Amino acid sequence: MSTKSQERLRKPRADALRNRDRVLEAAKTVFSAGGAGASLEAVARQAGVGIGTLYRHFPTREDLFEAVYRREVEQLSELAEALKSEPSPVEALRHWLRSTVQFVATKKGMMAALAIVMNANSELAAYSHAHLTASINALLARAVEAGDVRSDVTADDLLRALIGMCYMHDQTGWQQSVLRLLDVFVDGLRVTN
Amino acid sequence: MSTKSQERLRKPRADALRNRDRVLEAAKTVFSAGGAGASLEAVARQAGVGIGTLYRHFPTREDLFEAVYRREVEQLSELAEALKSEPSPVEALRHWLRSTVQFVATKKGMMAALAIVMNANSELAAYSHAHLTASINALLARAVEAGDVRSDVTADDLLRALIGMCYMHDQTGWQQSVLRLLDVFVDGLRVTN
DNA sequence: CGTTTATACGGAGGATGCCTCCGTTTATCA
DNA sequence: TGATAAACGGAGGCATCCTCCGTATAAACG
Repeated sequence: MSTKSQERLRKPRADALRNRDRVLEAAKTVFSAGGAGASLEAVARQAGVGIGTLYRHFPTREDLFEAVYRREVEQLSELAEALKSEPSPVEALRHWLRSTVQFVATKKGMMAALAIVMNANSELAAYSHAHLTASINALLARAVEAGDVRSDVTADDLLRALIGMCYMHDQTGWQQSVLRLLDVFVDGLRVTN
Repeated sequence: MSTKSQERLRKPRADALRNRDRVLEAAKTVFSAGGAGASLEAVARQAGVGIGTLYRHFPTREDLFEAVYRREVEQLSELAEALKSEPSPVEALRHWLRSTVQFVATKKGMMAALAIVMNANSELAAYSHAHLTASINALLARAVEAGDVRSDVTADDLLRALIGMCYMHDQTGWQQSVLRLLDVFVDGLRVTN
């Protein structure tokens, strides 16, 4: 019981937080470059920590994938928040959508692994869906209130469209194509009177 | 030059063909059960061949994935061909679509790996797209000619719809859902006058 | 047929990666 | 500042990867 009371009080060690973040950053780099099967020891090396540290924070490869993914989803949320200060609501939306495409593009080799994790952990799917929908909603609502875009398109619609577009992942030059389609799409969202 | 002239003439050894097929069959089984990361030596064991034989036929894990996938696409083509003798064109189409869903369902763990291979090898994407489109087209054309289904839906549309449906791979019970949607879809294809 | 020869086979073994375990180090708290 | 819980690094045991080569055998040829 003495241990129990301390569990709550003691704050996590600073080096633990720092190392956790270093590993996540390294994982993003290494997996993006070498694909989902890249060596975890390479990740530890890149992060400048021991292999034991990596495994303590992320017991399985999937745990690491998941954490990297969550981190990026949160970064997209933060970007949406930051874009509230962008003068033009429409450009803010466009900017965010483009960033999302880049986000997908970076993870060439990771998408596959993420699909596995998503399958195994539907809570993660719900989590990311909620975050992304909320981000889009904030951006969309502002644009609608400003009278810049039509009001009959929901955040869910937009997310679905985005995912669908990014799914044509095979053709070469897909990224350019999606960016073009996004531009057309955003233009189409505008009220034209 | 003597070797060069023989390269063309000599036919492949029978045991080589047999073993290649055994490995593919084993790979299908093992990967379906154990996911894309399953041990290649387990595949060799299951196939009843040496590990060296496996590697000679398929130098990389991706080569093996690709070959398994190609084989299954071809089997879907053959199924489409066989279904030409099914009395009702609409039921033939429905049957084929349902088989495709099952095909996807079997490969839970493989889809991820396939996504990687598809990315790396766009020829494979073109190959499978062509085969699948052709299969659908044959089935669809027969149904249209029989006057059973509307004529303003292309094979490409149908394939896209199919892929999109199967992409909701996360929710539990997706398979039942897709099968239900397919039924609705096929019913919708019927001419109603 | 029997011989020759290209081709395929199996599996040993070195290299690499996975993951656990534990002695050492360090941040927190009294 | 000392005690101690928490985190660290990396050695080492085990599994898998993949290459290499001696052996076996199917096809070709006389």
